[in-house]
Amino acid sequence: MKIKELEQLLSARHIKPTAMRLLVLEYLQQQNAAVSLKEAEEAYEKADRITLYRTLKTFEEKGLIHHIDDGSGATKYALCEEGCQCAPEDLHVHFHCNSCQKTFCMPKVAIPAFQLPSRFNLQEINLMAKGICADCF
Amino acid sequence: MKIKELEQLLSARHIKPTAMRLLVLEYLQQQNAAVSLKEAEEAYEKADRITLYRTLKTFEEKGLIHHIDDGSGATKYALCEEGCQCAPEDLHVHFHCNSCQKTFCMPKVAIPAFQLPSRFNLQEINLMAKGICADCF
DNA sequence: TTCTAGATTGCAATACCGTTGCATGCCCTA
DNA sequence: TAGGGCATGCAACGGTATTGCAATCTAGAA
Repeated sequence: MKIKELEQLLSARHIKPTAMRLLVLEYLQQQNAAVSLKEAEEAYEKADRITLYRTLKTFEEKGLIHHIDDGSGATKYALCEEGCQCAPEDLHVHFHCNSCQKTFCMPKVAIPAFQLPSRFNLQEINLMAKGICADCF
Repeated sequence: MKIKELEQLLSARHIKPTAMRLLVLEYLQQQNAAVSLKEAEEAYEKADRITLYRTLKTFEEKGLIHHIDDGSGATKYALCEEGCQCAPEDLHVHFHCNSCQKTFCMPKVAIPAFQLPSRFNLQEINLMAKGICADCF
């Protein structure tokens, strides 16, 4: 993707497009699985761990990416769909492969509705499915 | 609950009933919310943190309790229902209160079915709902 | 009862992840 | 060009999970 397009993606979320951020955004777009801070760090050895951490944090605050807690111990991050506001109705299932340890967004698998007892006020939902992914099957 | 009953619960899961384990089991039964290692530690100051950790780990391996990753950073534990094998069909929703930070099992709220793409093999499911619990509402 | 093997417990130490403070550097604007 | 604000990089810290090893306990055999 051209730099201009990347810059537009950042600007659309009100994120100032710095060199670092463009690199990280490009990297995230190239992934088909969610990435941990450590993975991103290893992909760009030049980059500082903390700066990467803060870059991801900024991206998340601005709604460009969302984090996934897959139980592996390390938080992972993946790009949001265009127009996603991370509201409950935008949420999708995440799948963690117990074989290759990768974590995937399944944007087409919506989280099915369920009924909580009354007086339980729902704000967020997170559905982690685990098993063996298509590549490892 | 009488000690004999506690011992039977442990024996039924092939766990040798030691004094420590009986205490921890009794403690777990008294909770209405899932407990973290830290909370258990504070409840029994005499007990060693690592022993508690390993006790919980043993309980989990034997299917007496299950752990819940509620995103708070600390793993929490709660008793399994009687006869639970922690298979996908045994699974229930967990609710984390963003106000009091407690995490509850909702054994009556089953996780609704959803369709993964073919060749994705499902082994575990974890559905975390977050919001405001009935007590804090 | 005594002995022994194996399991359990307790202490110490470690690894890892997330997070914050502070100083420096860059960019944009007035 | 000078100044303010944001971004970056380095160092340090805190918390949780985890392992190694030695001491202790338990259960079963002799």
